[in-house]
Amino acid sequence: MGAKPGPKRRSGCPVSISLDIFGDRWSLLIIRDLMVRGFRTFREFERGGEGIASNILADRLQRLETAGIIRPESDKDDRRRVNYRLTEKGIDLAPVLLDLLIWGSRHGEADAPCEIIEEMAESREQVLAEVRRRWEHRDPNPLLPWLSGSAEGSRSQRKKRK
Amino acid sequence: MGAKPGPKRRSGCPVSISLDIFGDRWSLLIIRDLMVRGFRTFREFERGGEGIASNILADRLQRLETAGIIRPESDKDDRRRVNYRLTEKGIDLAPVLLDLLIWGSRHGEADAPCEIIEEMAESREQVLAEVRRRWEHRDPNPLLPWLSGSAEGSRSQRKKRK
DNA sequence: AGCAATGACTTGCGATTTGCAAGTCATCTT
DNA sequence: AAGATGACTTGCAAATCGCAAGTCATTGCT
Repeated sequence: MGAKPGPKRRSGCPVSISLDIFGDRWSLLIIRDLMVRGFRTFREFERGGEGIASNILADRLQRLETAGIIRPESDKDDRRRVNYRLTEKGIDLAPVLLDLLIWGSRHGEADAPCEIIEEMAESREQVLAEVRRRWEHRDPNPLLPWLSGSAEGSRSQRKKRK
Repeated sequence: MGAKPGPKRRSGCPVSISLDIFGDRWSLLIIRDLMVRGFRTFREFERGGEGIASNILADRLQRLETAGIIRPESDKDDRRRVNYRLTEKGIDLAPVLLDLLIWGSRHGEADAPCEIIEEMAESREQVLAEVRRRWEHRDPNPLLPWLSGSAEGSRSQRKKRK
């Protein structure tokens, strides 16, 4: 019943604590998918992602849940399905994800449209507010449609308010 | 002799690319130490950190160098010594580090003074500007003295300009 | 000059963690 | 009733990690 010790804390530094929780190659991708791609289920993470193995996925979901970053809720309409959702602690990672996105876009050869991301960088606060708003309203629409595998589905959510 | 392939890229998503480079439990701590603790040498990372093994440290330094995030320069006064420095690509990770710091401070039970970090969160742009300024001027003074093992050494760098 | 110290890494190696592939087991669907 | 689905386990082989110890050029000390 007690929370598992998890990765042992190395120091009291907040950065170190953060990394003890999601300092690996998968956790933040899962959080990204929850935050901006509208993913909810095990299956979606397994397929839509970049090829995470199911055992690793299960492990990461468990860790993130233990850390209080996500919470599973069983679907009422289909009881096989488990819908994962970010907690407030989880949605608070939005700034980190946004900065990773910006950095990766500027410095890695990403095949994502850099201009759009630069726009997001300029209107940082608005983007973050929008992410949070969607989370509060349980809006399942992906914020970054071009990040989703299928580019179709929703358009016209550019928000330029310089 | 050739650069190692490194972790193979999983997708074109900028976030994924970022995590392929420093998505582990140590890389960002090294970058943090370079950025705000004024660390420069292998020895400092090895000791001042939270107990990274020397082989892992060597590996991470190599990876970060290959990724163009840090650059080693041999010390002119002591030729045994190698001084590592962040590249521009590396200093651009400051926003990520700052957000990790803020998140960890708010949500993990860090033993760092939260008020100070909240102040930093409020004056985000100034803090980032200061970090960059110090980097440009090669100012070796730690930005976050309370993060360093010994609390002494430099004071009076609170910058409140609301 | 001679010799111990220092700094930056390697090497060995057992303990974990990853990454497949396959299997389990409750729900749905038809 | 029989076959999908969804969410996970299990079993390993392979890659990493972490710890202790060892290299090997400088440097410092006497």
